[in-house]
Amino acid sequence: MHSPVGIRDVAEHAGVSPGTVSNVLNRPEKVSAATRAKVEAAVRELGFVRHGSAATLRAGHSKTIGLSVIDIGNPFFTDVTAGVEEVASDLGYAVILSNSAGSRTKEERNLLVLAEQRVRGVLITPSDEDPTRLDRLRERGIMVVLVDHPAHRPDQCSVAVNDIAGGTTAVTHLRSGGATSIAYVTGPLTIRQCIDRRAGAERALGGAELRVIEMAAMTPRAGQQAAAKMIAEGDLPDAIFCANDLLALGMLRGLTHAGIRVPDDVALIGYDDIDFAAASAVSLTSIRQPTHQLGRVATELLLDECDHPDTHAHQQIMFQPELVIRESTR
Amino acid sequence: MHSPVGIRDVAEHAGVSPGTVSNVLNRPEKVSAATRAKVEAAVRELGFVRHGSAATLRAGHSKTIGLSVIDIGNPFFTDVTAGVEEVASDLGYAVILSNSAGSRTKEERNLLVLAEQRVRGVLITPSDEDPTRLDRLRERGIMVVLVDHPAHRPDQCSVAVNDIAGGTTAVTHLRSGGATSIAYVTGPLTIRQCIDRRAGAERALGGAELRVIEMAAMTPRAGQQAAAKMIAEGDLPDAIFCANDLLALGMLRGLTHAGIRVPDDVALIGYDDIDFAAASAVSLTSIRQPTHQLGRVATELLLDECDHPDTHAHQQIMFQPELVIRESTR
DNA sequence: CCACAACTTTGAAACGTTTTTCTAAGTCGG
DNA sequence: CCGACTTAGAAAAACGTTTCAAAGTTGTGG
Repeated sequence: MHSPVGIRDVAEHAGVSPGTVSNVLNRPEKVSAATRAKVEAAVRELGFVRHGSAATLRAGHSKTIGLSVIDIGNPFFTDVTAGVEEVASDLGYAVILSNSAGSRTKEERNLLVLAEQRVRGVLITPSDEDPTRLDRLRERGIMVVLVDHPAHRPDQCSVAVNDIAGGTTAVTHLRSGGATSIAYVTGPLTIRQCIDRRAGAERALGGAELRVIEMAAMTPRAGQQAAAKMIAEGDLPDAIFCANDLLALGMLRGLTHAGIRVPDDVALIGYDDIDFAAASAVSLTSIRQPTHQLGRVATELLLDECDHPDTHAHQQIMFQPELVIRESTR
Repeated sequence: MHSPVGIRDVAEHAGVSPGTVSNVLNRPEKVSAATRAKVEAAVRELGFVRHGSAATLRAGHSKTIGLSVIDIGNPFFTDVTAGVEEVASDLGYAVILSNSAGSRTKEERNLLVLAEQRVRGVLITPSDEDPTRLDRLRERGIMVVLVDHPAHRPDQCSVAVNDIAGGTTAVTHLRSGGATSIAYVTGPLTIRQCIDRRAGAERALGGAELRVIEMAAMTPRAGQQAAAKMIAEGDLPDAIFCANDLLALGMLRGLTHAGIRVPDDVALIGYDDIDFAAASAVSLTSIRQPTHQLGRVATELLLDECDHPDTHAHQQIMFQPELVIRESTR
């Protein structure tokens, strides 16, 4: 049936002790070239595969990390995930993926599963500001790196993009195009990104009022609903700033469908610059973030913290977003 | 530092034996209501979290499954992944994600990691036809369900979509629009999906020649390159069938950029009907697949096989794709 | 030729659960 | 009130690794 070939079978087959096999597996430099070769041959012949759980149990730490994102369907997070997977897999770590889908309950449940699996560390885009869940993880010896969320404290790593600057850039761009009344279509204002982008937008407005339309989700569907709502209410702004490209794409479809022209009647700007922003009906002006990089750097920080806990220096990295101008604001 | 609170601490605190605590955790019905309450209280007070590796080691099987996809950046796989994560997380399973990125070497390495983690089962979209890797897994007692790939054998589960029918539908649609010369832009012809869609296309053509342009990747970038190549070579077909929407989107951009109008000069059809197909510059006709469903059903089959190995009946499920007509073929 | 250092290898004790066997304590019909 | 039956809980033996002290093996200089 299944293969009960353990480290002791290998040891026997190679004529050494189990301890030596373990050394070959984990500290090859500690063992002489001759025995190493013998053991490696035995491993190959017997098709031995180390039992990770046993190793984890004994060693006290595993070769897995957790990744908790808010919406796996959003290309932004997909790109981050791809970056994470790349470097984790390069360093021999497995990635356990969990999707909080914006629900705090689900996030909590997922973190429990991760804790049970004794992941070495967790990369998380927290769904709210409350740090107690993460502190609890840290108490358990699980490293935590915040992704797309700046750390407020110096004793933890984080990788983020300056969303306030991004919001300011977006609205400044809209104003420079002549817009005077500007609406901000956003996801839940419990999400830091949405809050910061609004703050940045308000800063760029310098006192003038920002009309805020808050949706429950940040999907194309929600964007389309927002469009319907604004049209129904009758007074359209000169320009719309959407908190992400998914909302913007939905908004674009909703507006176009109602015969409202972008950018002639309303200018539109999104956020994230996902691949598809450039390919949309009216190509979308957006705020680009170094997504892939975000995932890579976060993982590098986490694994550095895991593998070299003594030399590791916590870092709070903040990338700057970049304006990409396309048709939707011309 | 970290929390060494184990099952025996809980037992002591609750005044019972470790075995009883284990029973409360795993077979609550086997223990009297009173002791159960005591134990549960102790668990809560001590903040006990079960050590998954120890459980796995002793029990011989884990609460994790592996998911191996070909391109995590492709919305098709993202949707599948979301479906997988949903049902796995519902049933208390953790999902280990790995991305083969089309590389057989990487896929193999990832499967090894999954085997080491002693995942209960693996959901995989294989990057080629060779079944030996998967047989090796099965020998180890790891269940395998093929995703987006029909099983050739009755002793394994699979969930797929009829790609031959999809290819036929696509090309039939193009011909009914008046196209006579048709090109097929595809990813590597080692990938089953690409092969089958071509076969379907050829069937619809009934002997007429299908011009095949094979690219190394199935990304927007590759699509754009394909466009450049076709334009450089000078003779454009009446219609282009792309093996996925990513290619089609890139193709669309490449054509538009060169001043070629879609659908007036060339009709264009994609495959997958990702969310963004509807939002593109010229909205994209595509072949829709029940992606989310694919992930859900595959996971349900896998977990059924894991949790009820005796009553489980292997199934090879084949969904039918659906034509979605938009501007790019009008 | 010996003492000592440097390097290898061994053997046994963990790691924290689950599982199986067994004992003690109830329960019930005759 | 006694034996047969049921049930709750306890005790101890795994599971397959890693780790660490100790033993063994070489090699070197005096």
